[in-house]
Parts: sequence; C-alpha cells; structure tokens
Amino acid sequence: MERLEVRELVYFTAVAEELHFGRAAARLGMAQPPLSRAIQQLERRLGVALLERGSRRVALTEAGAVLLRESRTVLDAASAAARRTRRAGRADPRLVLAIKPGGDGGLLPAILDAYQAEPGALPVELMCSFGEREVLLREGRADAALLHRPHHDLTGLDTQDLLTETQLLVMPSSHRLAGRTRVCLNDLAGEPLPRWPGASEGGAHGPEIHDLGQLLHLIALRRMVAVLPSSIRGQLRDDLVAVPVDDAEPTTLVLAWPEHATSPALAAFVRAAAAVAGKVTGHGG
Amino acid sequence: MERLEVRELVYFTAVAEELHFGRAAARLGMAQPPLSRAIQQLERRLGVALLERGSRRVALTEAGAVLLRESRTVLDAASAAARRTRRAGRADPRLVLAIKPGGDGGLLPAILDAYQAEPGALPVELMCSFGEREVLLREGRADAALLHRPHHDLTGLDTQDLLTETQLLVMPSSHRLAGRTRVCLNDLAGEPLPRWPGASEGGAHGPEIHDLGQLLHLIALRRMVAVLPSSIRGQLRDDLVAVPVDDAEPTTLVLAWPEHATSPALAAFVRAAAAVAGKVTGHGG
DNA sequence: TCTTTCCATACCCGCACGGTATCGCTGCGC
DNA sequence: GCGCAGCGATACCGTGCGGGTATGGAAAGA
Repeated sequence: MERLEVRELVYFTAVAEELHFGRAAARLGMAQPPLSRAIQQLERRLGVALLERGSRRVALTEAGAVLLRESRTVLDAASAAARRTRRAGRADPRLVLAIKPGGDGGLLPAILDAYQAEPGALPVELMCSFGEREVLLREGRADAALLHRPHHDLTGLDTQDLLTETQLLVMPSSHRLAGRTRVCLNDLAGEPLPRWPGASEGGAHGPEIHDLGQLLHLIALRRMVAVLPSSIRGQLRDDLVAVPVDDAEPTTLVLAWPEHATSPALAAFVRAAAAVAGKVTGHGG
Repeated sequence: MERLEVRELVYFTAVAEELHFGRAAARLGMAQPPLSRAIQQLERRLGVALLERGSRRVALTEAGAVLLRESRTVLDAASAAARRTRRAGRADPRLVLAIKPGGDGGLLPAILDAYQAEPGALPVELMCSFGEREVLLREGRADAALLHRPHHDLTGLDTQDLLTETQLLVMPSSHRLAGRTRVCLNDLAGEPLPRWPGASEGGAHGPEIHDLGQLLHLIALRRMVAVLPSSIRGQLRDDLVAVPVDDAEPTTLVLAWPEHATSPALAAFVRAAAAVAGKVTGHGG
C-alpha cells in the first residue's frame, strides 16, 4: 500500500480550496508546475481522479471531496501531535485550561482548589478565549476546556458533565420584556442576538462578541439581548435584568479534553472537577 | 512551524514500539543509521527529546509517549483517508456495512428494504465480522457498522440508536441456572464467559469466539455461558435456554459511522435505519 | 484570428534520504 | 583486567526525487 504523505495532503488541500493551481502554488510559496506534478502523482498513487480539469476551471471529483475532508482531519491531527509533543517536553509542565471569562458557572475556583490538593498537581494555566475553545483543544494548544453542551460540538472529545443550568434572557431594565417573570423563545422573535465568534448563524448582526463585559455593555446600550446560563446572575450589572426562558433547552457546563488523552495530571484534574460538580449537584463525591 | 511528515511518524512509531533501533530498522526494511538520523532530526525539529538512549536500552521519554499515541492517530487517519478516497473513486459505488452475524436485532432486513426505497440508494455490501467492526470503521474499510453500546467504544464515531434490549443469560438446558426465571450477575460468578476478539479481558479463557453458531455450540457443549441481547431468542437451538439477567445493563444496538461523514448515500441509510427503528419502538418515523 | 489564461510537459539542478563502513561506548565473560 | 559482542552514532557517498525555469497547448473571449 502506497503511503500518503503530509506534504501531498497540504498541496492537495491548497489546490482543492483554491480550485486553481496557480493561486494554490502561490499560497504554498512554490511554482505551479511541481504542484501540478505532485497532484498527478497523488492521483496515480491513489488510482483515483481527484480533480476535473476543465479548460478554464478546476473542480473536485467526488473522491476529491472525500480526500479534502479527510486531509483536513489528518493535517489537524498532525499539527496537534506536534504541539502536544512539544508541550509534553517542556521543562515547566503545566496544565492548560481553556475557559471563557464568566463561563465557568462559578465552579472554577473550587475546582482549581480541589485539583491543587491532588497529589502531583501541576500549575494550571488559564487560557481565556471567548470563542473557539474547542478548536484550541483539537489543535493541541490546551489540555482541557470548559464548554457548553449542546452549544459546542463535542465529537472527538471526551467530556465530564459539571453543571446543568436553565437559561435566562438578559436584557436592559427598560426592555419591553423586563417586567415579565418568564418568557419563551417565541417572545424573542426579531430581537437582535449576539453573534458568537466561530458560529456564523444567519439572522444575527452587529459586532462579534469577544468578551462578557462587552456583551453586557451592548445589552445595556439596548443593542441586543442574550440568552445565557443562569449562573450569569452573579455577574450582572445593575441596569440589566434576567428572567427565565421557559422553553430554552437547559445548557450543561462540561469539562472536555481530547479523547485518548492519558496524562495523569489531566486525569487528576477531571477527578477534581467531577468531585466539585458532584458536591454542587448534591450527588456527593 | 516545521511540518511533521508521515514518514517520520512511521519511523518513530517503529522505534518506539521496538525500543531497539536495529529491530525497528529491520521492520522498516531499511538500514539502522538513516533511521537513527531520522529520529535525531525529528527530535531536533520538535525541540524535544523523545527517547532516552541508555547504553544498553532505549526508553521513551514522557514526550515520546505522547508522540507515540498521537502518531498512531495520525497514521490511522492517513490510511483511512487513502482507503476512503479510493473507495469513493471506485466505478461501482457501494455502501459497506459491517455487521456481526446475528447481531442485528432482527432489524436489518427491514432497514435494507427501507434504504433501497430511498432515492439514489446504492447497493449495500455486507461485511461480516464478529469482532473488530469499529476498527473497520475507523480504518475506512466500512461506511457504517452495527455496534452495541456500551459494549463498543464509540468515541470518534457518530451514532444513531436503533434498539435498546435487555440481556439474557444463554445456557444449556441442563445448566444449574436453567430452571430460574431470572438471574443476576452475581449468580454468574465463576462461570466461563466467552472471550470476544479484540477485548482482552482477564478472567475469560478458552478459544476466541468468531461466530455465533460456534458460540451457541460451545454453550450447548457446556463449555461456557453467555449474556446476550434478548433479540437472540429467535436464533437459539432447542438445547439452549435463556433467562433475563436482571441487573445487566441494557444494551443498545446503534448504527455508527465515522464522524464528519458527508456522503448522501450514508445519510439516506441513516434516515432509513432511524425510520425502521422508530417504527419498532413505536415512536413513529 | 489573435490574445490571454492556465494547466501540462520538458529539462535541469541540488539536496536530502538511504546505503556501507566504521567508530565509540558499555556491559559481560573468561 | 582485557577482549569481545552488541548497539547506537558518525562519516562519507551516490542517486532519486522534489522543486525551479522555460515552453507547449488547449480553450475562451475580443
């Protein structure tokens, strides 16, 4: 079985994305002819046509589309491998936890304390990032992340549930719904909702949200409202009110890490987090 | 950022598994010196020591252990990519479904019929394999597989639940428990249980099971008993009896496929299977 | 038909990969 | 304690392949 090389996958990905050999070659910092040859050779070795070379346009074949998707996972895995190996070899081992400021449900201090009490606990480095935390995990930049189910895509990650919360509508006190004791999703028709980085949903406009303070500020300025987990209550400004959204799916705070991770430090952290979560929800350690 | 090449990962994996440069080189069909150099170069580029060269022994460093695990996922992804691409490019497109004979809960005929009624349905090729079906999926040899939760490790796979069943203890009619109307797991202490391929649990002895007929035969011969999903009832021989195991976790038959799969043929198959499963369990389509 | 565009082909070069020979260290046996 | 054997590292060399430049050739637009 002929071996598939990373270099070939990088080349193919460039061409498949650009659908143009010249531009792809430029992007790769090389000349066009060797790129053409590399792709031909790849096709020969796979015994499959990957591209349809029309006179004036290049298109992906069915097999090419498959390889493009597969290539991305291979390349992601490869760079994650490099990063994780490098981090494992660092002289100062640390556990990198990706969090969203304000998105920890108030559990984080207790979890960190519990973890530091574990034998062999490493220093924990917090990586604050409002969006893209799952990407940090998949890229091997972080060891674990606090995410929300079902908001985040958790495929390929192992998880530990920490806290399930109902959701609140957060709005300025002058908002038309501010007097209600409860709302439902239908009440929100036409309301401007925040645009989260990474999620390119239609219907949401305005600036991307990168920071909780920014979001609350924009809400106070009546530029938008937001549906947030109820643990947000402790961080609200005076000029904002929050009421339960009856039919919003409950959101679960989960600790997530790359599947197959074996580091004992991570295992200890998961144990600590599970213990803290168990106490909060009353199930005991 | 220096790029990590597949060839280097293959080399490193060989050395890390053999813990011996000479044997690794032999396994790779090459001489030892270039292998040594390649590993050194890999370490230099990563800036990390991967192996501890003792005078007489080679050992993995912490980072080396990480890279070994990561390498395996990268190499698996790469060969799966090649296989999936090749299969997508075949002139005769088919959908390959990995099944275990007798492990379909009786749903398979209906699912196949329902699928063939879908527009654009492909011929379905059944790949019978008693164990290792999940590996077939991960290796890209099959498009989908019928698996059992929680028996199989489903991380990295997307799934559709089909059928949840209680489990039965299957034994010869002369067995000491054959008269019982129900048993619990404690009753099975000391009973010889089948050794499934792939699962190397302690406590189970005797030949590996590769085939349902073989298993039932061995049970009839009083060589072992087995805990199986209740849909097995229809396939029992006269000389075997089955009684419910009260505290055995229910087992769910799931249709599983590689995450990120986008093939419309697979999507149609999942739809068909879900519809059939919905009818059986009474939830409607 | 002439031009432009863009991929393929032809040809050349340098390097890095792989091979052989050998060194150097270390642990073991006599 | 000396020699030997095992094993990884180093030295050196040849060649195949990855990449570059120049050019061909087909097709679409003017």
